[in-house]
Amino acid sequence: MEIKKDNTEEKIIDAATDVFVQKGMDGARMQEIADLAGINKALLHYYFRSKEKLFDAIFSKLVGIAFPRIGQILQSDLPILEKVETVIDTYIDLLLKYPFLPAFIIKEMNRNATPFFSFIEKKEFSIQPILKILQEAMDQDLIRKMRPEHLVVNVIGLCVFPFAARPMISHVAFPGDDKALSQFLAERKQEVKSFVLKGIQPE
Amino acid sequence: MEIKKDNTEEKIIDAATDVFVQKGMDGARMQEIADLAGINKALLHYYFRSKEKLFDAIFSKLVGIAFPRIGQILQSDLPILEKVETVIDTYIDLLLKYPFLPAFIIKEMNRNATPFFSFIEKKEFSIQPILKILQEAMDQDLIRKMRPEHLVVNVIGLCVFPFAARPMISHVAFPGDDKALSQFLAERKQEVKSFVLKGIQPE
DNA sequence: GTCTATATTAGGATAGAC
DNA sequence: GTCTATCCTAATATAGAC
Repeated sequence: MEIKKDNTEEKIIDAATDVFVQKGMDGARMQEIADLAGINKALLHYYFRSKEKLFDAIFSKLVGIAFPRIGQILQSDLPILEKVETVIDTYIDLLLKYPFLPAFIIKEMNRNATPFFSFIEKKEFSIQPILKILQEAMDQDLIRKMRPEHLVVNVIGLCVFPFAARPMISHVAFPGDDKALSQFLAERKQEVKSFVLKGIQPE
Repeated sequence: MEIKKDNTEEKIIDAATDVFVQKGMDGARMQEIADLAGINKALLHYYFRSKEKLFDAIFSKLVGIAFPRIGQILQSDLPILEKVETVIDTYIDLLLKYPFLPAFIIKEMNRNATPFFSFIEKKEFSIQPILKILQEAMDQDLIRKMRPEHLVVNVIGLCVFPFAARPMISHVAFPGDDKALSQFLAERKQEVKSFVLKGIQPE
């Protein structure tokens, strides 16, 4: 029974999160994490036996953030169009808070998909209920008939892509103007909602 | 004046492309590239002085593929909606041919944006003509009025995202069924066109 | 729990023979 | 141009004192 929560572990986790998110598993250095945490390498290995174990801890934490329980919004009793809008608002708010998450997740899932999959399985994350809700809305002609998987991919892609490709967008469209870029990303909430609502309007 | 084109360099480039695309700069190993090319490490350094120089060669080649001269399509005399459709068809065809390109480009531009930027500048790639054409179509009420940057991001995101997030889509929606996944990605051409055309329909 | 010092291996790069 | 052998540094990991 511990009264005083040791916070060295927290410092490590914070530092490791920063470094892994920015550099990825392959590019990250234990030395850099130790420096950022204000400790030395040996202590890192005392808390987490290896770089891989440390990475796994950070990774599963971040996947947990990146895949929130969207199902809860979808299972509310809002009309379908409002559900869609709420999902977009909620998810882009999340991305504005963690703008580096998309590039990190894309990088790591393409490097080594196994831990990613095992996490998804552990969380019992399933796309079936989402597809079912969309299909029902299509059957009732509330939204345009299409393969529901495409709609899911469209919505996530519209939300996520600008964050993943942020350096390119920054350089091509807003060179040297960080404020304009932030503004643009914030506008995505409204923009994606309009675009999707038009895109799913029944014929 | 060389009559017989030496093909060791080609073998190196092919091998390096494979390895870099799959593992990224940080994860790639010179040994693995040498093995795949059927030579040894020393010869790699004979042709390209360093890993970084080899990577730069591969990277700029791949960026060249990933950013084709879309401007030519946009400057044709097709009606605007057909231009948009042609861009989507052309780009998704490209992605079907190089499905690993999106994850690679996203990874590397988030790791070290400098070479990416310098390439873009060298190619005099500019988004301005694209924005102008879209803006004119909006002024003429041929497409819905919106910030043209958002439209560009929407279209690219809809095309690119499913390829970048391919491992996730594969696992969540088509586990163990590579054929269904390929089919799904091929369907994107039609799907993105329908979705975008609806999304840009004037009010 | 935290440190210094060190072991160990991996990986990029070079020397030099052929 | 291509190889074998080797160098050298960087990076993960451990030993052991405090």
